[in-house]
Amino acid sequence: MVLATWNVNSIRARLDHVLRYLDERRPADVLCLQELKVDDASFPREPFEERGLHLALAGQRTYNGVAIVATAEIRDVTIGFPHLPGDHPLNAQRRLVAGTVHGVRVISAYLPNGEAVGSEKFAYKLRFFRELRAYLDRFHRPDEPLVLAGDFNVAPEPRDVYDPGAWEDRVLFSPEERRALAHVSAFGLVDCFRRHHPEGGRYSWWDYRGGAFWKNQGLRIDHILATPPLAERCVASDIDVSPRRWKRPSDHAPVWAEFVGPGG
DNA sequence: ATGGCGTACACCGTACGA
Repeated sequence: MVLATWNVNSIRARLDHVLRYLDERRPADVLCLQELKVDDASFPREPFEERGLHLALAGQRTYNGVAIVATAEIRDVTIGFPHLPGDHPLNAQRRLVAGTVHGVRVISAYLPNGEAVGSEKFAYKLRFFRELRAYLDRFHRPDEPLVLAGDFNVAPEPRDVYDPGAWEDRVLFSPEERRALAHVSAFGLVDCFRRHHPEGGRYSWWDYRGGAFWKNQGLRIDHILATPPLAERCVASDIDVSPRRWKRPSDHAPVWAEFVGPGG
C-alpha cells in the first residue's frame, strides 16, 4: 500500500498535476490532499471517479480544504475534531478529514501556518496542535495502524531547514512549534521519511519567490507519521520533487510511503 | 528589506500563504 500526501495549493489550479502524478509518477493507493481551496460542490470529482477512485472531502471555499483519495472505499469518515462542536473555532477551518481504508486509519491534515511567531494566528496554530494530540488520545491508540499525513507547517529538526540559523526563531521552525509537533508525535508516531533518510537537504516546500526551489532553499514541513505497528511495515518513503519542476507547480512536493503486510 | 510569487475573489486591489 502506497500512501502519499500533497499540499496542492488549489485543486482546481493543480488538477492536471494531481492526475499526472497519479497516472505517471506514483499510483498511490491513498492520496492525502491539502489546500483544496474549493467547497465540496465545486470539487472536480469526475476525473477521480473515472479512475475508480474514492473520495473523502472536507472542502472549503477560498482557503484550506482537505481530502483523502483512495483506490478502495473510505469508511467511517469524520471531518475536523469530532469531539468539539461544529462551530468551535478549531472546527471553523477545514483542516482535518479522517477515514479508514486498506485497513489503516488515515488522517489528512493541514495544520495552520501561524503567520508570525507571537501573532494571533500563531496562538491558533499552537492550540490546533494541542487539540490534535487530544484528538489522538481520545479516539486512538498507538498500537493500532494509523497514519497522520499532511502539511504540518513545522520543520522538526535543523536538518529539515536549508538555513537553520536564519530560521531558528521564525514561524515554521521556532522552538515552540517544534515542541508542539513533538507533543503530537509523542502520542506514538514515527516519521516515515526519516526512518529511511538520515540526510539533510531534503525538503517538501520551497518559496515561489527568489527561485528558492532551483537553489534548493526549502523546508521539510510535510510529513507522514505512522504508529509503530504500521511504521515497522514501511519499506520505503521519499519526497518526489519532480512535480515541483512542472509548469505552474504547487509550492509543495508530494511525500510518499510504502507499507507492506496486513492492513497495508 | 514584508518584497519577492501564486491563488482566490472581486475588481482592476486585497487577503493569505510559508
